[in-house]
Amino acid sequence: MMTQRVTLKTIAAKTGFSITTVSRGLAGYSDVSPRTKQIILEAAEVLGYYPNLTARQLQKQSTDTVGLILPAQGPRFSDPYFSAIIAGIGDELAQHDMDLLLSKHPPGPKELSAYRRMVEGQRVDGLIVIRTRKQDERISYLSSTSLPFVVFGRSDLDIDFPYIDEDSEVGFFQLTTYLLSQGHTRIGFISGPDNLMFANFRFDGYCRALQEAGLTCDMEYVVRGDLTRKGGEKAARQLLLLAPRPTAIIATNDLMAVATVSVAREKDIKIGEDLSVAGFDDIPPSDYLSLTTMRQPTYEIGRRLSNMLHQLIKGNPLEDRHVLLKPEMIVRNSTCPPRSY
Amino acid sequence: MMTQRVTLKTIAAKTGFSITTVSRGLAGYSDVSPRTKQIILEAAEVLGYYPNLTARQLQKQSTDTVGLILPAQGPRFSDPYFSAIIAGIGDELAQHDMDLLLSKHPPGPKELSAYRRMVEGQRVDGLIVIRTRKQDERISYLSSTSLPFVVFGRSDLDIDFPYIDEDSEVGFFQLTTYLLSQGHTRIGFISGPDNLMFANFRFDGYCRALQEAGLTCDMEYVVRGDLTRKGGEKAARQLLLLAPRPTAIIATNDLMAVATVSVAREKDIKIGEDLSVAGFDDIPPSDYLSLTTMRQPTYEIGRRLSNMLHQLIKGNPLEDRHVLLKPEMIVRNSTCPPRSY
DNA sequence: GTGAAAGCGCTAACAC
DNA sequence: GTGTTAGCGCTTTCAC
Repeated sequence: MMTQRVTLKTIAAKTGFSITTVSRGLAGYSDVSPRTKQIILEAAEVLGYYPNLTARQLQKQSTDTVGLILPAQGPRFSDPYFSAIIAGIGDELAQHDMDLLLSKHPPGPKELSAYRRMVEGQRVDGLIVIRTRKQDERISYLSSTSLPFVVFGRSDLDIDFPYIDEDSEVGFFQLTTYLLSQGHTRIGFISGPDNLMFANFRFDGYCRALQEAGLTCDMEYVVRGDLTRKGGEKAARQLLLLAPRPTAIIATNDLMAVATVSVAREKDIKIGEDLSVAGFDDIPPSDYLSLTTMRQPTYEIGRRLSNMLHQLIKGNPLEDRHVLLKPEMIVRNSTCPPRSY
Repeated sequence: MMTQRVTLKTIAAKTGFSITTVSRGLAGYSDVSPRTKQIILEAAEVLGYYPNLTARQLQKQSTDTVGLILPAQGPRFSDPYFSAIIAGIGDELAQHDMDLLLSKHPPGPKELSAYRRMVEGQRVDGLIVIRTRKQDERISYLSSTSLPFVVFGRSDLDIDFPYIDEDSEVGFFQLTTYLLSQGHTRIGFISGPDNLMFANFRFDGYCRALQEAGLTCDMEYVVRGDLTRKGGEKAARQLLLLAPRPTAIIATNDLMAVATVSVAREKDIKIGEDLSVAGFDDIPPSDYLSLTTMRQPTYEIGRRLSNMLHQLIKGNPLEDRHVLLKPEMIVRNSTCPPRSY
């Protein structure tokens, strides 16, 4: 607090020019004489001037900042999903000299206030919404405002908004079909929270594959999980108690698939021999564990979301307002034909 | 853009009171008559007023925002470290109604501009610095400022600043001593980037344990890694080519230890039988792989850092300006006495 | 070319 | 109790 902050005023006082001229000189306007500009720039340099971004924001009515509210609970993020997407978003924003304003709130009323705070408090120029839910109130709220936003995931709301999504339904259809083709007929499924859009898509894909193969989706073989490792373990235990036991288990995400592997090991059930296991996401541990999965390029999606949002903020038209990506099937050693086959 | 923004002015116009009175009514000052206050609150409610936070920031000269610049490269964060710390910071800040302004810049000149931007652009009330380096310019820069900051990690600079750190030296001393006590004498070490403070501490702990056991730190058994999985694999391969082969390998972080496990498996070297492997961090995959490691409570450290920073910002004295935590050794199945023992 | 003046939306001394 | 005035630091008409 010793040294007074250096503002335009300071430079103006020192150089004898007006605040206006200083501002223009610094901004590089052409209507400032080269000499004046020179003097101003030097003074700014010497004094160590740096513009107050808040003041500029207030004046310009824009913040060069994008908001992201992580819908996560508890100490750990439920999976590497969040860090990958933050990395993608962060890298892309850096390219455009924009910042990321981040909050973390579990779904609920406080979450929506966090959105209101960012939007109505005019703290950001746009928002990124991730992990869509059924009847997602974040989307209905945001679409009621005029603030640009982009979404990772689709919605069941009758609202049009720009999004990128992975075609989870097709992904799990493909994966299930693959297992069926290997001869599996009892394929257990660990589902995700019912309110998450992607969890439903994934389940739908699984069901459709069974049906198209002439099988029915036996709900005994479908157990609820919560996307966490613990939840996955519980679900896996339950599935492995069934008689006849499933010969394959598909989990809504890799984290639960990984959990299934642990549980199976514990019970001395050999993965990729006695039991096939597959997931979705292709998180790093899946590679170590040689887990068959559907790859989702989360980092790239983060980049792309940022980019879309940046276009929207600049007022540019979007090339693709709705992007639906095809996940890639990664077959590893955790899947094989069933024992009896 | 249809509807004009609702500001204090709007409410003032509608209610007939002055902007000042409206401001005070909304702020709950006691010198506003109950009736007036009532009218103002109702009008604000009806109009859907929300204060412009930028304007408030400019006036109050504070932002209720904390900055964090992730020193990460590339698409993936090098490990779950970043997401855990963001989670911790985010949760704690939410408690104090503060936001997190996040950037991601690999170490380098652009990184420091990002700091300058936040500090001198007065975008934040304080900063959190993570993953300290030798002669860390971020710290010397920040300490030349009057802005509060807290650090995860210590420094070799002759500067006093508030920090939390894990005692990595003691951690690896303990871990190495444990392996020695099991009978290992050829313990390979995968080091981290030389400029990272914690990487050096970890190496020092390893060396000291060897020396106190009367052994010398044979640099042939020390291979440079870069904390990533790929780098870990390369280093592990190199170590496993040595003759005589190390009977145990310690990696500077779990990610590289996990990589070592992969490489060993590939070569049909049985972990926990033919080869002991241990790391540092206790990231989720370590648990799945039953990796012996030193646990570092990254999430809690994030919370604690936020909390310290919040105290500093409020001008409160810090209880502990320097916190040095003892990591906890987690012995799992990846370590055992050497074969020949 | 340069400066005066207004205004972004808010808060806070200071009158009355 | 309430309003007037000033000011946070910046940009931007609009005169001269």
